[in-house]
Amino acid sequence: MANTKKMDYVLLGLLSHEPMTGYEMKKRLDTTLRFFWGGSYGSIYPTLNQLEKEGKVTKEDTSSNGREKLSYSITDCGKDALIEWLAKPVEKDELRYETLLKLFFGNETGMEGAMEHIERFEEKCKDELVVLNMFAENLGQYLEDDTHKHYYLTVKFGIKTYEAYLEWCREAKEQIKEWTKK
Amino acid sequence: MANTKKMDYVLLGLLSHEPMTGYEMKKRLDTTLRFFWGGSYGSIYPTLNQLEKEGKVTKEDTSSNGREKLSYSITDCGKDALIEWLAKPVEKDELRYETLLKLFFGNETGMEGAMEHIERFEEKCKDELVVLNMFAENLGQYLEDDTHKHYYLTVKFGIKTYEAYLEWCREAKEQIKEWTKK
DNA sequence: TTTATCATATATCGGTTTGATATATTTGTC
DNA sequence: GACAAATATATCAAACCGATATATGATAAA
Repeated sequence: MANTKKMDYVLLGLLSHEPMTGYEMKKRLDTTLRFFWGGSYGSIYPTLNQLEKEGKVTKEDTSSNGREKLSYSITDCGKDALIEWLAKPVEKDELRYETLLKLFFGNETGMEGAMEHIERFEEKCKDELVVLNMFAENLGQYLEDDTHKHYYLTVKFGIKTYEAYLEWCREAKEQIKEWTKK
Repeated sequence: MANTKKMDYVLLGLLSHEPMTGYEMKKRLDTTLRFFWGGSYGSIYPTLNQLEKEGKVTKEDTSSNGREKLSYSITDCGKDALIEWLAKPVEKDELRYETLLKLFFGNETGMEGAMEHIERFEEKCKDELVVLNMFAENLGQYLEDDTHKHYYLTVKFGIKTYEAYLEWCREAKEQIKEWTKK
């Protein structure tokens, strides 16, 4: 079967925006993409080497003053592979929410435990919403650019979902209070 | 550091409800838990063997008519480990949405590509919502039971989020139409 | 001025998990 | 009776994460 490795396309996608280093890619994954995708050094650097061997990216040594720095760029071949992947239907959208796992098995620790997890989750959601709203505001100025349009849509997705999470938190807390007072 | 392997606690959690086989656990992961957690045979069976060696579960051969069948039960030691984990704060809640990834890098394929992915996503969300609403309706009858209360809260979470996804789909499609007609 | 800390930058390793596959029996259907 | 589907256990390569090692440059505090 064809290449199904996701990290390949994540890195090609980032390089389709602009050339950058592995370190910068990690930063993007930890900031811009963090709401819907992750990635570790342990998969970034080996993948970069593999993509170079396949001719999908080129490596350029842009070190200065002894500070090692390898800048990667996407090739035509790499762009073709990216476009081919983008056109294919999505294989899997996946949630891995430990909070829900602990809530689901929470009958072992009682409703107080559930309540605590919900409250911690609520706080985290509020923080994320602040960040996402800032992103949306900043992006509003650059919406003539196509890349930013796509970015904007994903940020909007994040805002919608975190708002829904907060709504659920309020309702779940209310529900638990009702259950426990009886 | 202590054990951070998630599958241990997923299986212990399932066994805290009732004894079952590895095959049944996989089915639970594919139905009840599928909205917030996954799991494959490749991690279920080895983990089960490891948990038995650690004394956290016991294995009983309940084969009949030559059909192999190994039923697992949780021990007191296993229950302690589960309760300890449940009390700890959540380490990570994670989304891995390929749809958003393809949307984010979609400037390579234009807005038509984005539109297609959103529409496919929308259909999938509608289907999931039907299933979740059925779950919620069925669960309504058993809400005296604590295990079902916790289950109910996670289903409600799913419903809230999928409704938010659908709302986002409508708005994103509207937004794209506005952008492209200009 | 020296020292500590943080940011930049590449790279690897062990352990966890996925996805696919192999094997074998029973049950249900045409 | 033949065939497909469900039940059931198990393994393997490949993918991926989290932590760590290493080293330099910049910045701030002492």
